[in-house]
Amino acid sequence: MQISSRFTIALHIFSCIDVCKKDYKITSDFLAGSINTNPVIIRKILQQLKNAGLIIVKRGTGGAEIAKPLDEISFYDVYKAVESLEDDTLFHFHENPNILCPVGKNIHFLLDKKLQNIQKAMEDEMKKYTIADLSKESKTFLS
Amino acid sequence: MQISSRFTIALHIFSCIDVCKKDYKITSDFLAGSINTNPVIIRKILQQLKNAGLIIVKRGTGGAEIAKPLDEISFYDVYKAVESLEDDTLFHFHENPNILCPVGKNIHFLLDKKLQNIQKAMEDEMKKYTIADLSKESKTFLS
DNA sequence: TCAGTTGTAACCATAATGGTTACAATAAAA
DNA sequence: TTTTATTGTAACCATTATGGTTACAACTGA
Repeated sequence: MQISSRFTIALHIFSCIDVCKKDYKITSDFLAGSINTNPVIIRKILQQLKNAGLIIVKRGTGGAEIAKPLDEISFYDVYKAVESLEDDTLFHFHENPNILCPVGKNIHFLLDKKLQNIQKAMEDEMKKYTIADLSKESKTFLS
Repeated sequence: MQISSRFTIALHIFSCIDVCKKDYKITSDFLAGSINTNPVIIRKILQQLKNAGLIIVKRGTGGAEIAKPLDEISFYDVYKAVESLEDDTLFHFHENPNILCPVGKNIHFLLDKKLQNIQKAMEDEMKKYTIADLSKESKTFLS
């Protein structure tokens, strides 16, 4: 199963706010226009980013802004905010291996550390990239 | 979204065959007993592993065996066999960013390489572990 | 022929995703 | 104060994936 598009949408949102904030008020409608989806989808993701302390959303008057310095928001932070995993584990382990079988009894012992390492490798790579990188590259590309 | 339990079930299957093949005929019923699920689930996964050239399944007479030396079957091979991803991409990119928006036009350019690196970090870690590792560790644990 | 097994179709329930409509709550501007 | 724009959220919906189950034809060796 793929990681949901909420992640790339969230990164798109940050990029949009960063690039467009001088010229436009960043509403869910505005973002939905750039991302090409429904404003309610955007609002739900904005809520997740707000709950993670990454975004400030103003009710009534409207408009979203980024809550922290761009280099303090990593892809990992965004991923964690929008993609909630059962027990924080990337791998869904089959529920009840038969403990009467020597393999079933020990399969968790055999696999858990390795699965953790695999998940950690992915998350560590995610921590290498920040919204500041997107901002910088976006600017060099647009100039 | 988590990676499906087919992956840990498949690893469990390899371990089971390796440990139990001297004492038992490895049928889908036998495996289902150790994994604690339905034999049809096992047969479907065995088909995926067979299609990937990792397992030999005998029809009629029954029984599964491992098709290659254990150190030539990595976690990555198993993952690829049972977890099919759209376009082989771990991340589901939102479909149609608005190319009239400068951000929407460039978001793929900004993200694709980074997303690839993240996916690659996970897959490279998966390549570090083989069924042979499970076999070795299983034996030291059982002795 | 018989018994045991695989391969596969046809279902089912549940959950997640992405989308949509609707509307109350809010806050600023007129 | 009223109006306007916007958010927050509930309530749906269609589609898909997962994990499970029953059923049965096809196969193979005894």
